[in-house]
Amino acid sequence: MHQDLASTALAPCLPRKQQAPAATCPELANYLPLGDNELTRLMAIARPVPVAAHRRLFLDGEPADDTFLLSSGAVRTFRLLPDGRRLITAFMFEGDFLGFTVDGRYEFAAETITPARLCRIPRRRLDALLDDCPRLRNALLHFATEELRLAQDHMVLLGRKSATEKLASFLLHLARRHARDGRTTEPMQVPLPMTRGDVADHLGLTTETVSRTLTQLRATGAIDIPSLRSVTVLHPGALAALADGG
Amino acid sequence: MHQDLASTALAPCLPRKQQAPAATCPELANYLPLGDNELTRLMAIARPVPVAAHRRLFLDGEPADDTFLLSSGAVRTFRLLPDGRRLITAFMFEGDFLGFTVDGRYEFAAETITPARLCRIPRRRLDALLDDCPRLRNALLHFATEELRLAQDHMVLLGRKSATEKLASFLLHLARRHARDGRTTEPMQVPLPMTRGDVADHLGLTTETVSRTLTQLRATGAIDIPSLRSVTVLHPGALAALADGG
DNA sequence: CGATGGCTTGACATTCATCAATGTATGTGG
DNA sequence: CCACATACATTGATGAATGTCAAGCCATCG
Repeated sequence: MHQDLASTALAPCLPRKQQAPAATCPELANYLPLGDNELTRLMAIARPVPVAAHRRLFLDGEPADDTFLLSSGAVRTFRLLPDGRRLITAFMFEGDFLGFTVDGRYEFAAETITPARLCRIPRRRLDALLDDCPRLRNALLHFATEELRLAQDHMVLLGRKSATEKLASFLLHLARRHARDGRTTEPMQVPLPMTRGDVADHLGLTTETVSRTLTQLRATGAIDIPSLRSVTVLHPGALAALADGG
Repeated sequence: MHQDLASTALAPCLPRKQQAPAATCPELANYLPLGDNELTRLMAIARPVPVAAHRRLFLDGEPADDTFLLSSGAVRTFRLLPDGRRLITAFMFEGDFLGFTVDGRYEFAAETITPARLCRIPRRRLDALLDDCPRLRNALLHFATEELRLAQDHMVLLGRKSATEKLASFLLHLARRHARDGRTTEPMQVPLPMTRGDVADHLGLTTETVSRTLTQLRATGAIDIPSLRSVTVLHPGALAALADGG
């Protein structure tokens, strides 16, 4: 079902020398607090990669040859158990770094959910650049730290929250993230690019429970569900109260 | 119940200038692959802190003024929900770094489980040292990365494993960790410094379920439980098979 | 030696998973 | 453009895993 990315979306990028002006990733500037010089050097090694929906970017355990900046679209990162059970460790959106590792192997698999644009940064070159670019190093360290913080939050969610609390927390998280990136509509309409099954595999539930719990949340008036792929947060306060059993 | 550390164990360290030869942390050398020069500089800012059992080291959200290296004993790191539910994000042992953060606030709370010895490293001085000590920076980055990898593993455990799988995974993890640090006995006897309640709060279960599941595991012959605070892994293969439903 | 906290075991309750049927959106080929 | 196929979503009925409540046991520590 899932084609390997290397043979499809990434392939067109490999023969870089043929196109006279190599494509660049100007959007890097939007996500990294860097000086002109550092940005120029980073852009020199980054290449834009458009990827279709539902394509695998990499698998966990593979050599981590590239780091990616996601500049549009949504990605899921996950781990599988031998029998196929899946846990989606995170959903990634515009501005997130993906696949940055220090020990040379990806720690999770990643697939696009929607069509996406990525900036692909070869690891060897990035490492070299990091050596004398403290601000970039710092920026990546901040991303890694944030990732760890989110992982801690999520462990609490997975280990100690009820289905309702899980959904409320998740929707709030999505809403905040969406507000952070883009525009804040009132009432806040939040896109849900992932399926109910994806949500279930992120929250440690089943599709059915996600569906039922969303229906219940709608019944409380905290949210509305105008379409399958979006949720309107009508009452953030109520949702926040539900999110940790307050 | 839990006294604040600052008023007790840490206090003797604060007036550093009074003791003629300031105490040092020679054990840092055991855990960090550093050159003599870097090690000397790190030891110059690190101070040993003995801490009794069941003392709080810090709370999540507090200013992260110190980073610690745990040189003996066991520590639990955790988060609390407003109503008191607890999730223990990790157990820390000899050689683990604790409280290293980039944004100035601790991301979780930490308490000793047993009496412990810590090397306390003031954050401001550590940051300064990191700026021109790439190997130390690299070592800390590796620790942070490892922490993230463990967090991913644990999310899979919390979200997708049964009680039996959780306990089997946990015991294997402890056994491997113990083998890595210290000596490997045959059959492998693994200390369990934490209570059943701690284990439950780490695995997203209740004390009762932990107790029952351990009894079941013993019945399978995979482990023995010679005392409340230790487990003997009789059949690592069987335990590994149980750990992910293989 | 008694008290306290931790552990185990049992009976029962509850949440959520499972199984099953139906409904709905999406995309494709005729 | 429509009809169909497919994947996804919802809803209901049922069951299993685990939580809750309760009692008693055991170990440790003053």
